[in-house]
Amino acid sequence: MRITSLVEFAARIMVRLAGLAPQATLSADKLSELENISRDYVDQILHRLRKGELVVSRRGAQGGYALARPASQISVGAVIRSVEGGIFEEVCERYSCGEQQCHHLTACGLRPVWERLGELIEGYLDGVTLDQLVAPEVKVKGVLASAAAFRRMA
Amino acid sequence: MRITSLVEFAARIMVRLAGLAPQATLSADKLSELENISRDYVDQILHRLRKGELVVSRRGAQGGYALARPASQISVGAVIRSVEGGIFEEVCERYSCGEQQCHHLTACGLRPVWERLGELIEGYLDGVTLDQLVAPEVKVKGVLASAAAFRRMA
DNA sequence: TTATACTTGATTAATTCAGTCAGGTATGTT
DNA sequence: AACATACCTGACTGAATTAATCAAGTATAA
Repeated sequence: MRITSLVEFAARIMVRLAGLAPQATLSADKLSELENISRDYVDQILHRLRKGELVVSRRGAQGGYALARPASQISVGAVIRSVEGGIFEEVCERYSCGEQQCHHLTACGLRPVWERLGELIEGYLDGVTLDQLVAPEVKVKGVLASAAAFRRMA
Repeated sequence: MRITSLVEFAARIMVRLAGLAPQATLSADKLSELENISRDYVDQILHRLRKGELVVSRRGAQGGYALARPASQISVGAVIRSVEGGIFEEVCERYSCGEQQCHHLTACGLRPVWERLGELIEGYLDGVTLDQLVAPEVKVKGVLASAAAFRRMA
């Protein structure tokens, strides 16, 4: 299990945008430079974020991107869904045994384990919002430790 | 994020073995048939599980496999580590920015999020043991709901 | 001795991921 | 109006990972 580059880069970009002053925007070029990601890849990621309605753009010279909503209303989970289409894939759909019924139903009790794991992952990521992340690492640890999202899981 | 076939199949095989009577074994051929996995693939998975010291084998005619320890002492997390070498990959190793220091340290607070996510996933999977899974799905849900491993996370 | 079963590493086919490329469209500025 | 800047879009490709298969072997109970 791992975080893909799409997710990692999208998250970095969103945190950058979350750190902007009100009304300010950041151009794709500038984001590319700041995060050391190729301009083309930044474009692709921004495009997905825009389709997911997480960012808005202003065109033309001096244009750029900004968050579509306050950072406190955008979760890391939402960012991942936006760029990947989902967070944790259902196991039963992928490895059905050709039988009509999910193999897990009759053979063993694995399904609840994967289901609960998915809930745990999505629940956590949906509880972490961008405003909690606009700070150096040391501070963020403190914020996360006291955040409601964290307490719900711990 | 998803469960690979290696993990899914290894877990199914381990649950089968966990359901055996004491002293009983199950041959690779039988496992292949029961779980509808090719004999060659079953062999490869069993080989990994054996190297991870999660199963023991008895050779020769009438030979077969059995758990190396009581099912209550083998977690799903251990099974995954055995076949995949790990559970959740460190993000910072993968997407370092060419700089010496992890990009997350200075630029943003993403690292604690991925770190905590990893802990959550591994903590949960290490808490679910095979003996909790030897039952039809309906019963397992009840077991998991009352299990210590589950309560720790919920 | 012989069938059965486990052991091992190499190989390959399929899928997914990561990133690039090419060309287009819109809009602010001068 | 011209132009530079910036966003929009989808197709494409090479690399990496995953999912299995293949091909020989070795050990052991009957």
